[in-house]
Amino acid sequence: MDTTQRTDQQRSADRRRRELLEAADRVVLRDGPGASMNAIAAEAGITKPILYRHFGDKGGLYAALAKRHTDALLEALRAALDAPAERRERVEATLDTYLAAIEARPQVYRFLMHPSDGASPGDPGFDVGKHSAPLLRRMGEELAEVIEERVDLGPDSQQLARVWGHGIVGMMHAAGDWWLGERPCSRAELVRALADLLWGRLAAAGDKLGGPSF
Amino acid sequence: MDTTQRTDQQRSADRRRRELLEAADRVVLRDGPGASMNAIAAEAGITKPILYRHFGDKGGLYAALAKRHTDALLEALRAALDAPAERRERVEATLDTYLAAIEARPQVYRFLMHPSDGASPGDPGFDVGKHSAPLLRRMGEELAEVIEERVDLGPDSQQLARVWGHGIVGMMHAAGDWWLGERPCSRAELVRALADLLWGRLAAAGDKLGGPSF
DNA sequence: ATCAAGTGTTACTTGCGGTAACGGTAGCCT
DNA sequence: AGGCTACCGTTACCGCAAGTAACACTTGAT
Repeated sequence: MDTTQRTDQQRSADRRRRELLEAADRVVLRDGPGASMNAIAAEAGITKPILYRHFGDKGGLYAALAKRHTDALLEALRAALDAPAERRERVEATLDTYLAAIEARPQVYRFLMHPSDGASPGDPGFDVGKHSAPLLRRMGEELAEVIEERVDLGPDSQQLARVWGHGIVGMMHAAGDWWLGERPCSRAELVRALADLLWGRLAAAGDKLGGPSF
Repeated sequence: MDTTQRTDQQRSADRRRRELLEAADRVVLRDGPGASMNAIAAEAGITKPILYRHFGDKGGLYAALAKRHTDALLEALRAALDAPAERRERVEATLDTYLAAIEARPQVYRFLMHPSDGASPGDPGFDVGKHSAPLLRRMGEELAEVIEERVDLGPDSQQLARVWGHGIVGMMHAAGDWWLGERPCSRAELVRALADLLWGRLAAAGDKLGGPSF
């Protein structure tokens, strides 16, 4: 029959696709995101045009590759987030799940988040994109300094200030990025929402220089 | 004399460098980060090798370009952060400064933060790097949903939840990225620090499903 | 005049993404 | 059988961009 035949072929194609993705995974995790289509094809034991027949272009392949990993990560996060427990516990579990994931497979993480960092520095590969991280890092460090010198955080203040510096900068960055794309509200509203989010322990801590507010 | 001569030439070289950077700026802001060295050279009225003599390679040029903008932005942020005012005011001013900057010059922002987004979609340009944004966005949206359905935020809850969702995800992302690179503390410590940072308004707000708090 | 050094050029190499055109091989039809 | 279709796979190529080598022109010091 037509349908069974088609199904057979589709199945075979899907299996092939999965094999190719696994090969691509190996190469990308070994050579970094700068891996060439030729290398991936070689790892899979075939040649380039087949990759293109399956995935259209490099973006398609990488998107398929990314989807596998992001889906897995998102599922784990959802589980942690939906667990029946106190809110703070859930939040900590979710944070820990995410951090454990990036800790366990840093290569995957780098592929998903920093696609421009090549692996072999000898290669004349791309290095476009080495700019965002420096900016975020610098902002985080500067903010950490300001926090540490102007806010009384008790013991471990330095560690805490650095974590918060980078965390707050990341919050600002991600929220700003999303806001810039969707423009869901005015700038003032966004600022207020973010400041409100921030106004917890940070607001309760007293100033180091000024009078204690508690 | 040797020194004056050198100084003269160095000055001239520096002026040239600045001119080239301005030309590169124009091109990159017009054509996106996928701009070719040829295009930049053409805009500057010269040819490729000169660019390479001045900046070494494309990464060098882009780094110099990025430095200009990041320095300017960081200075503005420092000013807002060091202003003599209440802490919350300073925080809001800093957030607003950052957001105003990315709002005023989104092209610069996109160059600094999303170097892989090409400008002309007709070009067979790079699209590697379209993966990080989707993951962050998806995480932000999912978290927003969870927040909105499980936390009582009063009016404007939807807007607030989305801002917080993306903000918190960004915080987690940036802190995790920094932590993964420097390993300044254990995972548990990081989780606790971030949860502490978060525990402000979020902790004070009552559950939607549970009993209303005050 | 000559030498040195910086500015600029053309013309090339290398490597990658992407494609066209061709060669096998399996199953189905009459 | 023989032929049709459809898929898997190949080699060989195009276009384009990064980066470089080698050569030419001004300019000022000696």
